Amino acid sequence: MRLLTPQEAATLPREALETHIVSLLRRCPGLLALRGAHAHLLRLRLPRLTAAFALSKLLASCASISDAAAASSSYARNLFDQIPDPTAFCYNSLIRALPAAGPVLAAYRRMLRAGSPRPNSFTLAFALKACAAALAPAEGRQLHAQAFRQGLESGAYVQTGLLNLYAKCEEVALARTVFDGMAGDRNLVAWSAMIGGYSRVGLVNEALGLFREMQAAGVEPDEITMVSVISACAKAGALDLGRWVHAYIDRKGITVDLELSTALIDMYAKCGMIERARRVFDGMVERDIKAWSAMIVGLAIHGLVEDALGFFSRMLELKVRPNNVTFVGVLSACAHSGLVDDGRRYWSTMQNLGIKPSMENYGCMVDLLCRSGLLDDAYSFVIGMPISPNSIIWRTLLVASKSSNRMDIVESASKRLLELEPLNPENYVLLSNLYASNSQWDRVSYMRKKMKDNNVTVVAGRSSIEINGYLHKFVVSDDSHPEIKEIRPVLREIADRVRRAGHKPWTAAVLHDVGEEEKEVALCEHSERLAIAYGLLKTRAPHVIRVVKNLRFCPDCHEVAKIISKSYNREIIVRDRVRFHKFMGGSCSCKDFW
DNA sequence: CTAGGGTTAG
Repeated sequence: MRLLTPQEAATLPREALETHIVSLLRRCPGLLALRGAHAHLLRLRLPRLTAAFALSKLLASCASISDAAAASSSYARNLFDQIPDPTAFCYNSLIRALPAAGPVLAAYRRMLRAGSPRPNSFTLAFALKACAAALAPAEGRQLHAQAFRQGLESGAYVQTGLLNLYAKCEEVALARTVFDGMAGDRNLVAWSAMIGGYSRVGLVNEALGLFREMQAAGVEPDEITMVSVISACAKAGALDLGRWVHAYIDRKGITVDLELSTALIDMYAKCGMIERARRVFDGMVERDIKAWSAMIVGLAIHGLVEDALGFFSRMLELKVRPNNVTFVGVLSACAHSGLVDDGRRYWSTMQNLGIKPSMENYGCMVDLLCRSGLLDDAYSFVIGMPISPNSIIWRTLLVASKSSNRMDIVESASKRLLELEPLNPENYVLLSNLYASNSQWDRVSYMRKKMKDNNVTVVAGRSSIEINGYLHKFVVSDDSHPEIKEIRPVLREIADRVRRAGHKPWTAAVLHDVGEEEKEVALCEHSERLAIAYGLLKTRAPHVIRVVKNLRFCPDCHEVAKIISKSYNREIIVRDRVRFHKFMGGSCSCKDFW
C-alpha cells in the first residue's frame, strides 16, 4: 500500500485517515513492522483525536503479533501510557497483549481503580483467556468474583471464558458447575470447552457422554469439538471408539483440518495403529511442526526408528523448523534402538538450531545413555545439567543403575530422589522393589519406615479396558464393577493358569504388605488382571485385549499378561500410558527393569 | 476487539 505524506494527511478527512491507519496496521505481522507503522503515523502529525485512535489501534495490534511476548507487551504498556484518556477498548487491548496472568490481573485492577471506564464483558473475557492460557486458576477465581461484582457473570462470553479457564486448569468440577449454570444458552463453544475439559483429564466416558448429550440437544459438532473427542480416545487408548469417531467425522463431512489430522495421527499412534496414523499424515495438505512431531513421536513409540529419523530429515528438507517435542521423538527413537552416537549428534543439532533443551529432552538423553549401558556418562550428564533434574530423570537413572548393578549410583540417585519428592509413593515402590530384588532387606524395611514416617500411602494400580465403546476402569482389589460376580471366577482361573505356568506369585514389596496366604489374592486382583479377566469374559478371539495401566514401574504385569496370552491363546497388550511394549522388541519390557 | 482444538522423556 502507498504511505501518506504529512501534507496529504493534513488534507484528508478523519474517516479516511482512520481507514488508512486500519489497513496499514493490518499489514504488520510482527513487532518490527508495527514499530515501523508507528513511526510512519508519528510523521503524519495526526490531529489529536485521530492520533489517539491510532494509538488504540496500534495497541490492539500488539495482541496478535507473533514476536516474543515480553517485547510486545512492554511495547503495549508504553503505548497504553501515551493514551490520554484510555477507553475500555484500550484497556482490553492492553490486557490482550500481556503475557501472564499476574500482569493481566494488575491491569484489570488498575482499570477498577481508575473508576472509569468500567470493565465490560470483553475485558473479562480477555482477562479470563489470559488466565486460562497461563494456567492460573487462582487469578481466574478472583476474576470470577469480579464478574459477579460487575454484574457481568451472565454474559455468554464471560461464562464460556470461565468454563474454559476451569477446564484448562483441570478443575473439571468447577467447569461443570459453570456449564450447568449455562443450561439454556449453551452453544457449540461451551459444549466443546466442557468436552475438552473432560478429555484433558482423561475422563473419556464423561467426554463421550457429553458429546452424545450435545447431539441430543441438537447442537452439531464441528472440527474443534472433534479434536477433543479424538484426543480423549488417544489418552484412553480406546481404539474402537477412536475409529468410530473417525468414521463419524467422515460421515458428517466435518473438515479434517490441520489440528484434527494431528489429533488423529496421535490417536492412531497411541492406540497401536501406526499404519493408519501414517495414512492420515500422508493425506494431509499442509503439515506444521506439531503434525510432524506427532508423526515422529508416534513412529518412535512403535520402535520404528528408521522411519522416525527418515521423517525427521524429510521435515528438515522441507524447511520446517523442529521444536523440543520433535527432538523428544528423535532422541527417544535413538534411545529405543541404542543409537548413542546418532543421539549425541541430534543433541548437538538441536543446540545448533538454537533450541533450548527441555526437561523432557534431557530425560531422553539420560535414557539414551542408560539404555546403552553408559551409566557413568549418564550420571555425569545428569550432574552437569544446567537445570535441576526432575524426579523422572532420577528414576530413569535408578532403574538403569539397578540393571547394571551399579549400587553406587543407586545410592546417590535415591538420595536425591527422596530429597526432591519425599511424598511421592511411586518413589518408594520403585526403591523398595529395587532393594528387594537385590536382597537388601534392611533397605526395604528402611523404605517402609520412611514411608510410614512421611505418611505416604501407595498409589493404587489402575487399569482400563474398552468394551463396546465403553471404558471399564479397575483398581486393585476393587469389587465395585457391576459384573464383578462373573469376573471373579475368571480371575481365579487366571491365577491357576499363572501358577501352573510356573510363575512365582511375587508382587511389589510395599504394594502389598500382606502375609503369604493373602499374597496370592492380592496378586490375582491386580487391576490389569481384573481388566484382562473382564476382556476374556466379554470378548472372543481374535479380539485383541488392550489394557491401559497407570503405573510404569509395575513389576510384573507385562510378564503375567504374556503368560495369560499364551495360556488362553489370545492377544493381550498391556500398555502403560502411551508405550506399547509389544512393539518394543522386548527392549522396554518390565523384565529388563526388574 | 470477545469464547472452544493438535505434538513432550522414565
